[in-house]
Amino acid sequence: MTEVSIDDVARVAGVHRSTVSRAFSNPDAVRAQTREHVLRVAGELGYTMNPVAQALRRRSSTLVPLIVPDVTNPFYAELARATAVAAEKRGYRMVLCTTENEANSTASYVTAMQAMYSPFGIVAPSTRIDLEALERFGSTSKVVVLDRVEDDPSVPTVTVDGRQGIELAFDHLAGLGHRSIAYAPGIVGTYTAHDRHQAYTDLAAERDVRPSILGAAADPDHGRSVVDHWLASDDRPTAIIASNDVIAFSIISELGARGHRVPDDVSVIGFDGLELGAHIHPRLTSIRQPVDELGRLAVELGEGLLRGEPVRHEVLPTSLLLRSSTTGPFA
Amino acid sequence: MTEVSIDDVARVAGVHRSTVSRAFSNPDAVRAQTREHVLRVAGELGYTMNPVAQALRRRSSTLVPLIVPDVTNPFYAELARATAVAAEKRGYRMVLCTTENEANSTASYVTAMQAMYSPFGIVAPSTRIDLEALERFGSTSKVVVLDRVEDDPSVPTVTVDGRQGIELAFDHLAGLGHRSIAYAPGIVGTYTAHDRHQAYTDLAAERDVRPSILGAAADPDHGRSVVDHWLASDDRPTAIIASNDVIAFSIISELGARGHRVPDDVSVIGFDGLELGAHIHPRLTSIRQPVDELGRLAVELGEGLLRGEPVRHEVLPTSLLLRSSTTGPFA
DNA sequence: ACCATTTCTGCAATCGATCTCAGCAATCGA
DNA sequence: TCGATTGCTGAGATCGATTGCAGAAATGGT
Repeated sequence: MTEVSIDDVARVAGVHRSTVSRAFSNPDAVRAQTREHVLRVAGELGYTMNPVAQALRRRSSTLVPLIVPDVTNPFYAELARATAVAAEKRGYRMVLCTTENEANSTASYVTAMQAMYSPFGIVAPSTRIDLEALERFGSTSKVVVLDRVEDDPSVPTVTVDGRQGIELAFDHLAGLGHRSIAYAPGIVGTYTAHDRHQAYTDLAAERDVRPSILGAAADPDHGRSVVDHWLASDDRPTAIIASNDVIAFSIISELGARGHRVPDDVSVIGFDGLELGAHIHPRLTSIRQPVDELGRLAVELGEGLLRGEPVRHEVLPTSLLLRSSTTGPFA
Repeated sequence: MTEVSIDDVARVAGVHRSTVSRAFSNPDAVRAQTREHVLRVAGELGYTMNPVAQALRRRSSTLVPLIVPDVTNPFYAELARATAVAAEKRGYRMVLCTTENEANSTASYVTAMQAMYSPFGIVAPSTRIDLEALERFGSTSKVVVLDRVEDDPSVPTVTVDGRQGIELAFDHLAGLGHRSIAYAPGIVGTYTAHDRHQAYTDLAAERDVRPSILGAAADPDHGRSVVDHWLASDDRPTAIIASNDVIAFSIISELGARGHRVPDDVSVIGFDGLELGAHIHPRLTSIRQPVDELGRLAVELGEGLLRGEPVRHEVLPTSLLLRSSTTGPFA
C-alpha cells in the first residue's frame, strides 16, 4: 500500500496528470484509446484517487453525515443501516453522528460537516431545538431533515405519515373489537411525535373513543409510568398504542412484571416495526415505518439539493405489521 | 459561513500564514502575545482550520473507522456509541462502517480508510475471513481488533474474557441449584464466539454437568431451533446460557410462543448485558460486557499504535447483571 | 491537399493547510 | 560592546488532485 499518486500514474503512462485526472473523473473528455491506456496503467499500479485531495480541490467530499439522537435506539440503528447502504450505493460514505441529547451538538455537527466538505447532510432531529439550530445554517448548508419543518419550506424533508399510521393501529384494534384504546406518547419535541399524538386525539374523537394518554413523557423508565397510569384508570383501556416500539417493549415488560399478560389482558401495538420486535415475547404487532425508503429518499433528496432540483417533501405511508401482541378484548 | 481560510486570518492579523498555523497546532512555537492576537483575530473572523487541507498535508486525518458487521445488532450499536464518545473525547470522529456480512467489505473498508488518511481503524470482525483480510494490510495499516488474533501479535486487540463470563453464568445458575445447564451458541466464526463455546464445554466437564448444545448456528431464526432442541431433549435442561443477548431474546420469545414460561419453566441468561434487556419480559439476566471500556480502550490502543508504543492486548472482565430471567429450577 | 472545425492533451494556478530552512531580533555572558 | 545562543517569524515547497486556457492533433468538407 505504498501510496501511488496521480503523478506516478501520469509518468508511467507517459501523459500529463491532468489527463489521468480526466480519465477518471471525466472520461468523455479524453480519447478512448488514451483513456484505456491510462486506466490500465493505473490498474497495474494499484492506483486509486485520493479522496482527500479531491475533496480539497473540488470543495466537495463524499462524506455524508447522518445526525441522529442515539444509535442505541434500534429505530435509529435501522435508519443508519438503511442510510448507509443507500449512501454507499450512490457513491457516498455515511458518517454517523450521535447527538446524545446534548443541546447544541447538532449545530456543531453541521459546522463540522461543512468543514469536511460534505455535499449534504441528513438530520433526524430529536427536539425542536435541533431544528432551530438548522435554521441558522439552513440557508447556507444543504441538509435534508427527517421530520417536518414548519418555518422553512426550502429544506427538503422526508417523513412518515403519522396520521395514517395511527389510523392503521386504530382500525386494527377496532376491528378486533376494542372500544377503549389508550396512547402512550414517547419523548416529545419533534413534529413527528406531535403529529402522532395529535392523530390519536383526533381519531379518538372521530371514533367516539374516550381518549386516554398514558405515562409521563419525561419519565426515563417509560413502561413503569405507563403501566401505573393504566392500572389507575377507572375503566382500564383494553388496548394501548405505543408511540414507538421501544416504549412498547418497555410497557410489555412492565406489564409482565406485574402479572398482566399481553395480549390476553391488554393488547399492545407499537410504532416502528423493528426487526427486534419479532424476537420478544409476545412478538410485537406494530405500525411499520418504511425505513429503507426513508434512508433511500434522504440521500436522494440530498442529491437533488446538489443538482438544484426543486425541493421535495416526501411523506411515506406506513403498514400494519401483524404479530402477536394484539387480540380481541375478550379473547 | 463564507469559508475563511488561513490566509485571510494571516492578512488581517498582519502575520504570515505559517504563524497562524503554528498558533493553532503548535502553540508553544509562537510568542504568547502574537499567538493571542492571532487567535483573537481568528475568533472574530469565525475561522476554524480546514480538516481536509490539514489531512492532505499531514497525511493524517481524524476520521477513525469502526468496522462492525451490523449496527442493527444492539450490541454493536452500543459499541458504536461507546466508541464514538471515546473517539470524540480524544479529538477523533468515528466513521461507522457496516460490512453487512459481505465477503470482502472489511478489506475494502480498510483500503478506504487508508485513502482518507485515517490514523487508525477499529475492527469488530464477524468472521475469521475478516481477519485474514486484515493480515494482508496488517503490516501497513494501523488497526485495532476487537477479537483475538492468533497469527499476528503485532496487532493490538481488546477482548472480553469469555471464559470468565461463562464461568460467572455457570456459578450464578449453579448457585440457584441448576444441575442441567445448556448452551445456545450464536453465529460462529470469531474467536470470541469460539472461546465462549469452549469455556462452556470445559466448565461443563469440570462441574460435572452434562453438556448440551442447543440449536443450529446456521439457522437465521435462532430461537426456534434452540427451543426445538430443548423440547427434544430427553432430560430437559433447566437453564440455558445464550451466547448473546439477542439470541436470548429470541429464545425467550419462542418459549413464550410455545407456552413455556421464563424463568419458571426454564431459566435463561444472556451475554452482553444490553440496556434493551431491561425492557423485555422477563427482564433479561445477562453477563455484562464492559462496552464503554471496550470503546475507550480501542481508541486508546489505536493512539498507542500511532505513538509507536508497545502493542497491548487487553482482556476485560465481565460482570453479572442480575435481572429476572433466572431463578431456581424448582421455584 | 488545404483550411476550418472539432477533439485532445498539456500547462500551470489553485484548494488550505504544514513544515523545513533561513533570517532577524532579543538575550546573555564576559 | 561584541559574538554566540536562543526564540520567533517569514518564505516557499509540498500534499494530490481539478480545471480554465491555449496549443496540438485529428477530422471534415471541398
